[in-house]
Amino acid sequence: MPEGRLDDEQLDRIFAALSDRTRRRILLRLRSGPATVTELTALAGLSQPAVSKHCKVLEDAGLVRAERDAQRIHRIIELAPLIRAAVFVSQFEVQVDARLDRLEAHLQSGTDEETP
Amino acid sequence: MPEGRLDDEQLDRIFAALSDRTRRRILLRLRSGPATVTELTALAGLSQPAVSKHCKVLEDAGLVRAERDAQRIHRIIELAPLIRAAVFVSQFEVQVDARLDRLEAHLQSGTDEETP
DNA sequence: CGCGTACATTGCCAACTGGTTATAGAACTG
DNA sequence: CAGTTCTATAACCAGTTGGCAATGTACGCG
Repeated sequence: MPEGRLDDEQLDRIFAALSDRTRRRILLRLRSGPATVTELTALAGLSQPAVSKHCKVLEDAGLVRAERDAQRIHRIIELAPLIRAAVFVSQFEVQVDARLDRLEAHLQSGTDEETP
Repeated sequence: MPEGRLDDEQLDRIFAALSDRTRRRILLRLRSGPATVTELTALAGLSQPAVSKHCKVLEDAGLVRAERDAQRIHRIIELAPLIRAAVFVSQFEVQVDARLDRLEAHLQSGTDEETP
């Protein structure tokens, strides 16, 4: 069993895909339903091949899938990788909670010492 | 006011920083407290300059800060960018919820039609 | 001061990215 | 079949990335 290597490769691609604003805009657009490359091209203000490339990156990360309808090819958002990303980030939530707890403790102790 | 451009640049750097497994490992290590580059080098199995570079990327993304203690420089995890990342991803939670709602509806309608 | 330790910086390299234009293919339309 | 539309692919280019070895710098200690 190849252990966590695949996990890492997936997260590599997911976060790399999310690290570009054009691709993030595409994903946000796809929240409200499927879209064609032509539509996304208008939205992105880039050349059509550039947008096709971005879609390929998103597909390779599993964030998007393609569905053919005659000449049109619709891109559809895929949520699983986003959940994987959220799960990774949530590994740090304990820290967030701890920080909030400490804040709360400060407030309840009456002393208003700010973290300098 | 430059609007959402800064937001985008920050998210660019945050997600780019998260897109490397070595940097993710470093962050996970830093959950349990500050660490020096020497410690992180042992953990990463890379050269010391490589780890220094990774730390710089993490710092530029705001995910880590440096605190000097004599010769040692401790890296400390910074949660704000992780929260920003989580906020971005959570923009898609509506979809997740909607999917769960649909699943629930399927289950309650008695018909066990799976999404084909 | 001189030495060792901890870390950053530099220079170099191959590989990858993000963009372009030009071209090719697939599917409807007349 | 010829033309149009939608999309993918190819070829190319500049800039970035991630790794290394070598060197430089800052600090503590004898």
